[in-house]
Amino acid sequence: MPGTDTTPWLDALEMTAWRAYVETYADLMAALDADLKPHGLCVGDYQVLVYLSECDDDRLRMCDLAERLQLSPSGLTRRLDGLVRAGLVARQDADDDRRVKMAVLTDTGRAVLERTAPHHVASVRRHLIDLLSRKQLEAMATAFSAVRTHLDDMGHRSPAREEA
Amino acid sequence: MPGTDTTPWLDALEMTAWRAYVETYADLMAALDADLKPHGLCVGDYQVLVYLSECDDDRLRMCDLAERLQLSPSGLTRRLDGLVRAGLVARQDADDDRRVKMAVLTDTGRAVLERTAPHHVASVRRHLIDLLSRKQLEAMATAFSAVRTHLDDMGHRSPAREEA
DNA sequence: ACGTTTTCATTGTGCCCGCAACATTTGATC
DNA sequence: GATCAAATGTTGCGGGCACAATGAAAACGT
Repeated sequence: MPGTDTTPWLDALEMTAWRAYVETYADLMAALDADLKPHGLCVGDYQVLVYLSECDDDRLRMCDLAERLQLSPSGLTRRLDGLVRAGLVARQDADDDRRVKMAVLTDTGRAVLERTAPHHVASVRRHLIDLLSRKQLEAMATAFSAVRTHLDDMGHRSPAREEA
Repeated sequence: MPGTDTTPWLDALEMTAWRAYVETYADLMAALDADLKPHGLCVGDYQVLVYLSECDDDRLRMCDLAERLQLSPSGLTRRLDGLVRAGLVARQDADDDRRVKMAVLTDTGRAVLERTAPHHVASVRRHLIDLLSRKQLEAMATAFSAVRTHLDDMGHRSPAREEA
């Protein structure tokens, strides 16, 4: 075994933190999903609408959107299928590059998002944010940012998108 | 809208913490999965082995195991199928209740787990634990424990298993 | 101008998971 | 003891996702 000379086991605190983190995620997402269902959306759909709405012109290239959603190209295609069927998102051909398809937020999509957002934010607050102290939020922010940076550096995922 | 009188938006810190948390999870699991693949396991498989090995007699009722894994009954059935085919887990009939099937860790399964565990722990350290300060670990532990308690109380998931 | 390589999106295939339906067994009630 | 309700595990079905292969179009080199 190369490099694994000493592999210190997780102590009590480390184990507690790790387990609580892992075992909580699925339930938390399930809770958010449940709160979102009555509005006809799931968390994945909501995220699509959010990322689109954050763009200047409410549109994004498929590949860029896929990267932000941490989704494979095929995954995004299928996910958009549903949203397009529902009329919340439309596919458009790009002006300059005919390979590219743009995902565009429709008026209906924007309306649905604006109507749904407050409830979703309330949901996130209720199930997570409002349960945490300011210190804990700071710790989470810096901690997961560090993890994100580490994973990006490893090349495990998005190769640090730069638009030079 | 009942109850949603004031829905304060997420401020900068809250938003950063929330996004970093959500956007990191998938990548982190992907990294752990990648480190586990060479050993012929995925994170889900590993967790099954861990939970079984933590029992006194290396066996667990299907329904109990499903609850700990946060998996539906059918999901557990399918997941065990793979492990049984690989010879790491065996199905047994329970002695007292003929409805119940037990998932039992085989000798091979225990051997594989003991051989794999150090690498997995090292992986978790490398991608998460060792990137965090002691303070951050404490914050994570208490934070996610609080979330877990909240979700359990909501009845959104496991109804606070008590064995009275 | 032509061909090669790269990029982008879609489709086919397979895996994993949950929900609903089902069969089996158990326990409760009369 | 017979019957009905609850619990347990499996199977059919559909949905979501990734990987590989495909087709289309652009970028690049000669």
